[in-house]
Amino acid sequence: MPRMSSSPLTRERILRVALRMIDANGLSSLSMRKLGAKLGVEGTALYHHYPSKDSIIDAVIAQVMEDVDLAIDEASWVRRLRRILQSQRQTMLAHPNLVPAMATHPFSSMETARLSETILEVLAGAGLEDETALHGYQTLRAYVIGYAITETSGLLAASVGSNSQRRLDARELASHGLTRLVSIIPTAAAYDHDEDFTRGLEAIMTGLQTESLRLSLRAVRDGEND
Amino acid sequence: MPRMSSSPLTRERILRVALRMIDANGLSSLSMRKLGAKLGVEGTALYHHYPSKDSIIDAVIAQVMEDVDLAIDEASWVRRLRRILQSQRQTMLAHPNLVPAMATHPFSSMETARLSETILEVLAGAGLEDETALHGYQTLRAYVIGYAITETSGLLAASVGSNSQRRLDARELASHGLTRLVSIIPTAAAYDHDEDFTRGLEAIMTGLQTESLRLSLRAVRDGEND
DNA sequence: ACCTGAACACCGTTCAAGT
DNA sequence: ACCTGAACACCGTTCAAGT
Repeated sequence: MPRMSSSPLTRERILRVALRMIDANGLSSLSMRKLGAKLGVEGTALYHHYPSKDSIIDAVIAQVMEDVDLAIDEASWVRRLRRILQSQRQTMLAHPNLVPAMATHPFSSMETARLSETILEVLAGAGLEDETALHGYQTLRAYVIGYAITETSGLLAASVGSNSQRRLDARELASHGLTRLVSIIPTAAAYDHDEDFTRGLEAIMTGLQTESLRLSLRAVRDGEND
Repeated sequence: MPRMSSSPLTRERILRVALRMIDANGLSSLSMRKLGAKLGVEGTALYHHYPSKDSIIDAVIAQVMEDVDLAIDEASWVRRLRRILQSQRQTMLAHPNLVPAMATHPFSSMETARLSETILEVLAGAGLEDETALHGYQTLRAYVIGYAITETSGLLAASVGSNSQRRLDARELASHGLTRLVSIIPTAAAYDHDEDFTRGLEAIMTGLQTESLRLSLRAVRDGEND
């Protein structure tokens, strides 16, 4: 008698179904027992393929991060970074329920590390010293991750809460005198996040370039005094 | 016979002990039963003061956010924003185990909303239109939250993992050819995050100012053509 | 080698009963 | 009004036993 409707249990199949569950009903809906059930197996059977639930989540994240396009050929480092980080953003937004976990499990796999490596490579290729490159990397990473988090946690849509969390509405805000917040709600509701994200990215990179120029200039001046 | 060692159960006392538990052993160590035990009471007694565990966490976050100093008087809006956001950063870092929850529970209380209101106020006071102000707000917020998340999740300290998560070490990175990451580890280990955060903030605000100037200039030019 | 069944030590939450 | 006790419907994880 063959197995019901399921192929044999493999790591790939486990990750695929786990991701589907997370995408559909949130990270908190993933339990070993339910994941096992969806795979036609007891929850405890999963421990023969992964040592823990956390390791499954890490593996799901690693698999998703493979979707980030790192092989981007652009003339300038600014354009290359912009496209890599846009790809990271799209990858994260494709799985909104996974975003908080992605933000807090930074170096749990080689896939996420490869993304960092590439960004550092681009910055180094632009001629930045170790410390400046690390600074730029950290600034950009904070922005991308922070943007994804605030967007998927529904920061802007203050009164259009689609998430499970209760959210403040315009009346409540107004009754506490938070008038700016109230008046900005329509603007926020009609917001193009893709464009805003890119604008912010440009602002940051402009700032980084300016800062880099200041450092170079200072170095040249100090050289003159020697 | 008086109660053992405990004053009567109040919302304040519940929040105080809950925060202590989170600070000491992480958010995941907080359970209704354990929190009740620390308060000298059954876990179920807490439901007479808060409707759910989530509402307790929201209330803890709201209480912590009150530590952010919003009453800052500075001449320029850039300086004012810098000090407000530095205060937000310090407040978040004072409770590292709460940072992910703070990042994902954005508008769960008036306290967090008041911070947003103040930032929008400063940006509006600087003469920015609604849309530009919202853009600046979103950019800055993403940076502050993203920075706090990556820092407390141990992004930079790739090989100095103090957290529970297993982290990639230099040998593993090197064996996968991630040489930039390996070579930057010493720089990252000796990093002054406070200074780096402020530098990134300056870079962003420089970028925002430049962007704002471009917009004004375009508006003036368009006006000439009328 | 891979999976099951039972067990252990937990969870959040509800609700009747006590005081 | 506030708390307890018991119960319900879950958890992650371990491990002997089956095949």
